[in-house]
Amino acid sequence: MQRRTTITIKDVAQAAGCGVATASRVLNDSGPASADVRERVQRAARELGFSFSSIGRALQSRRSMTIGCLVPSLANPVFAEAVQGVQAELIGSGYQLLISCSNYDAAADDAAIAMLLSKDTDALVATMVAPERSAAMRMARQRGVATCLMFHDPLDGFVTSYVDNFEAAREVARQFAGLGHRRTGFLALRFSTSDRSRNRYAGFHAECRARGLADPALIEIGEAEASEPERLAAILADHPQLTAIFASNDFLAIALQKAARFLGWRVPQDLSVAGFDGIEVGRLLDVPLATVETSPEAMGRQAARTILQMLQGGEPVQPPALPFHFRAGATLAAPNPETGDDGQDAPRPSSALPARTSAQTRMNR
Amino acid sequence: MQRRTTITIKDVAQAAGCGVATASRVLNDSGPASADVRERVQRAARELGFSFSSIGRALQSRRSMTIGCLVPSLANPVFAEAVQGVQAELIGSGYQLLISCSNYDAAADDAAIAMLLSKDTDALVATMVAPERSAAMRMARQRGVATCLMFHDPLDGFVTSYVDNFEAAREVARQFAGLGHRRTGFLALRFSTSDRSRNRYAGFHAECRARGLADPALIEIGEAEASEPERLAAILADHPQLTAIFASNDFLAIALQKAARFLGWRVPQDLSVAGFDGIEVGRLLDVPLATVETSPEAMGRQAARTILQMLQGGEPVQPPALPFHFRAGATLAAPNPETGDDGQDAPRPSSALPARTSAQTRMNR
DNA sequence: AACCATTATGGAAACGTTTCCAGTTGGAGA
DNA sequence: TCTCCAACTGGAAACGTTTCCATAATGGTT
Repeated sequence: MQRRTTITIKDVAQAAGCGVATASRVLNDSGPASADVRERVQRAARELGFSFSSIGRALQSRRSMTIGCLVPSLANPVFAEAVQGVQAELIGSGYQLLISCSNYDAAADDAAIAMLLSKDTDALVATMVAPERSAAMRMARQRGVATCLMFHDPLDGFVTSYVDNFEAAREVARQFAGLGHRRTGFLALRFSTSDRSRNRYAGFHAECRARGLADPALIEIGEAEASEPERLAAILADHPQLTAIFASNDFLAIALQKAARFLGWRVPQDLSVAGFDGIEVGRLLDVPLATVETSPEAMGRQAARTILQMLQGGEPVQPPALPFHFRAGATLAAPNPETGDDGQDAPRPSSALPARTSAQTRMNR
Repeated sequence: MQRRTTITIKDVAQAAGCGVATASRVLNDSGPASADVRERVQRAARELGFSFSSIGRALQSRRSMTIGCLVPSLANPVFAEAVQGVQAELIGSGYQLLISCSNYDAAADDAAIAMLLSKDTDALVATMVAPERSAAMRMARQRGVATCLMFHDPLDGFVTSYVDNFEAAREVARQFAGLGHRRTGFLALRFSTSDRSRNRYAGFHAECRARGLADPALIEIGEAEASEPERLAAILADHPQLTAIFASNDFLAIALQKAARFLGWRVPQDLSVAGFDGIEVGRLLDVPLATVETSPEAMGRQAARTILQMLQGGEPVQPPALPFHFRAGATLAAPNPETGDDGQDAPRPSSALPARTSAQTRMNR
């Protein structure tokens, strides 16, 4: 906390006995200079411990060499990895990442983008609740700030780094169908009107229909149910006919597994479960989760590359959808003949306590 | 990607028919101005869509309103949550977070700090491999950049936001001892000479000794063993006498659980396991992990508050250690009388295949 | 020997702010 | 009516760069 004396290029020039213009040229190797003065400037800079002020530079070049990054939350490994990917790809480019989190709140979203813009970021990488409705985002575009979304499916006028949620969801339906499931469900967070979730449902629905399965039951739950297995179990108990459920993301899928176990339903014998994202945790479970594996890191990297291209003067170009991969896990099996399709409302086997009752009990407490 | 015309305060002043000094005073409400001109300036700013250039401001005020943040990796939820905490606490302060990851590499560490410093960050929040050996960190201190570490135990001359690793580890030893364990182990990553891990071992060791237990076996493994349960199993098989193992972090503890299962050892009947950190995942396991629960988010918040205080001119003050909490989970039990202490090298029960052999097989393939 | 083309060099402007300071008002008190 | 003070006002400097431009020196041609 001592002396706050900053060494500027002026000091260096003075010490080297030359003008600042010359010092600048030497230090940036951006113009002619005699070997003699070159040497003197280098030495002066070294001895004084000079380093450029990126603020001075930014002011003069009108580039902050800074990229704004907005994600809903870093506590979600999917987004954390994506940011890590962006960050990794930026190394060596001279650009730094300014990050912000919105906590899944559309208003905070917009405010965060505005904040990042006010920091003179040269570009923006963002995952938002509704980018197309963000005033700040419009402002960004108008100002000519390079922008690339992450996770969002292509959206009018925005370049995005993404996986094809619709297609990926179709693959899940195909897997379910292949095992002989007829009555399926789609589990999603209520209010999570994210385009991702919507498109997953759409793809799942479309493929179920194409294969002659019943239209999937849409099960929407709140945060509360998602975090408390017993409460989710109560809801699950209302859908005894389903033999396979596709959860909109892995966390929901894991909660679903717990809920099923709570009801005494075995996964996968009594209920098949699939998730989305392919987070590492799913693998660690005793019954590893079947899921659509994606690479958030790759998504971040692709977004960063796209941005970098724009920053180098390239036109914004929408990169192709990133690949996904269905990971089988162990939560998938053929439907239990005693359940579901056959129309009987027979209790699932091997339940210690009667499922319905247990759920009811919890609900009424 | 169109017009890149920036509206400056000069434009506003001109539109309002006043000098820039006056415009600045009005817009910042930092000095006298007649109601008349005040009105004109406000309107001009609004109509022109003016917003301050934080670069211009930074140059003049010599404050970038930016805080550098370095963590080993965002893919580790512990650090991701900490960053999220820092970020959350910074909201409304006007400071923004510039982040960087080192991937646990000391050289990258140092380079990252240097990079952040070169970006004129007003402060630094960091978790490094070896802060005390970083030249860039010395430079930061010399330059008077406010600095606060995270996760590190107090270190000569650095302020840090942390939990008392030594004390927390003692608690684990106490728990083990309380259940009757005599022969314990400490599992850590080789080369992870982090002060955290070292202090955990020290605390664990000290308390084991204080309680008359055998000195804990130090089991060091490489990245490879940590990520492949079979390979960890091979190592584990060399320690048949241990009845309880304390892993230096939750990921290792989870790997350990898998390895034990691989050997046919039941957790907790045949082996008690405890981890450190209290990551959410541990809860989701079928046998929920016993662990020392900490709050990385709180750590981040505390670091941010500490930094903010310094930034407001306060002297750096070391905050107290953050609380931790031993979460029992289900991976703890009294030692199995058939194993360990009794000196017999009896095979653990209920192993489908002979443990030794199975491990050997894998190792030799 | 006069000239030209390089190559070096440094002063000054510009980037967008804030702040110091000096100057201009207008009104109140003597 | 004169003086004085407070409230306003705007020019200019400063923050640290880069770059434009004009000038100076060097060396090689005619």
